[in-house]
Amino acid sequence: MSMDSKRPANPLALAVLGLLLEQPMHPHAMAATLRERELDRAFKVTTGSLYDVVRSLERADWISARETTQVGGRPQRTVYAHTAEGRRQFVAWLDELIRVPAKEYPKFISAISYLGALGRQPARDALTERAGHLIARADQARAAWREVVDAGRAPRLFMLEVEYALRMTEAELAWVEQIIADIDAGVLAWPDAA
Amino acid sequence: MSMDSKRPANPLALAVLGLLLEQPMHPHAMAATLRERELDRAFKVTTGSLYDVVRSLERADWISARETTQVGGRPQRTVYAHTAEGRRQFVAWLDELIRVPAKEYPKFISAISYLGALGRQPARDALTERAGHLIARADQARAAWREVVDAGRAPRLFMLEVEYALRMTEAELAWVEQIIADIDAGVLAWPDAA
DNA sequence: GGGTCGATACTCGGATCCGACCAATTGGAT
DNA sequence: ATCCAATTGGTCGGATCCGAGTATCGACCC
Repeated sequence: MSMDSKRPANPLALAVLGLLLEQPMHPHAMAATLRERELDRAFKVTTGSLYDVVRSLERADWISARETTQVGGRPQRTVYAHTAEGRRQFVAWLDELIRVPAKEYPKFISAISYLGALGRQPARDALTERAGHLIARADQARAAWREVVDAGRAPRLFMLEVEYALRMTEAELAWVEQIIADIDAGVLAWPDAA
Repeated sequence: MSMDSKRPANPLALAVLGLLLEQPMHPHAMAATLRERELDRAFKVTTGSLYDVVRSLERADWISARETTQVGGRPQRTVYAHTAEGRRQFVAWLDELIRVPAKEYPKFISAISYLGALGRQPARDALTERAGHLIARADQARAAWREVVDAGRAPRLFMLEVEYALRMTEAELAWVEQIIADIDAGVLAWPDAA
């Protein structure tokens, strides 16, 4: 009975399950809701993928189509709801995502791996520009935080992802600035006369 | 002449270009080399994807097939080399990857977004286990660093990606531990009687 | 009363991804 | 000699991803 079809690759499926736990919804409404709550900062919500993900969740019986209404001559909308299995899987998935850190491949890491190929000065320039972007990003996160949590518009629990992203941005910034400093101090040896 | 075909989506293509800049190579050798240098920590190197990526780079004329030898009755191997355009694009890509931080969607962020759905105690448990994994991961990174840099087997420049990953892991660990502490201190309000 | 703009709602096809499989060869143990 | 395991080198097909397109409706505007 456990219907243990494989977990969807796309985390967007997690968001879909989360939304349907609150109430039945049709795909377009999911996208709209995610964007309203600014959860599109945490999930890459693309129309095409959304419909694929919903279809695949239905195949797995984690969600099921409820009704398909039509307003005027517009495309009909199909409303989905979670199933009991879907609710179980949502919690299990969430739990595992938190428990065990996934191996990730951020693009910056791949770039760093070849930093030497860029030459000392160009590398310094590029890193400096990055630092600027990171500062801006951190400022935005702090502002968003203040507007929501400090202003009491929502409890901190619902801004944890912003908090986490902020800490990570700060850490990256610190590292980038350290590398720039080391380049300047001549502490970071570069190959040949690059 | 600039042949400005779109940049491959897969960062593995960057690694391929980087390798071919050193010397011509056939795909299997690329995979082997990347693994020897432990660059498979930075790039997700999957056989299937590798051959796709190589084909797509060839279509774009960033690399070109050199010769296709055959030893005995084994599958013939096709050796590729970079083109002038490939070299240009490699540097430009690298530069941009460093200059402008990409929007990324780590799985942990999506999980955090629904942490509230997990209940206070289960969340605490899961986070605690994660902290353990992160500590182990950080220890490994530190050990790898020592074995290579401190032992003088390679200059620091070639271990920057390990250094960066370590700093990020440490930052994540600090945050996770903070959240656990806040849960324990009752500072992090949870919805209803969860 | 035609025009454009922005929601609403979804489809489609081409590109990409990648695990699983195939097939020959070498290198030791048995 | 023989057989198994590992290495070499690569193909294939099914799943997934997602940008671009389609088509309707309501509002507002001169």
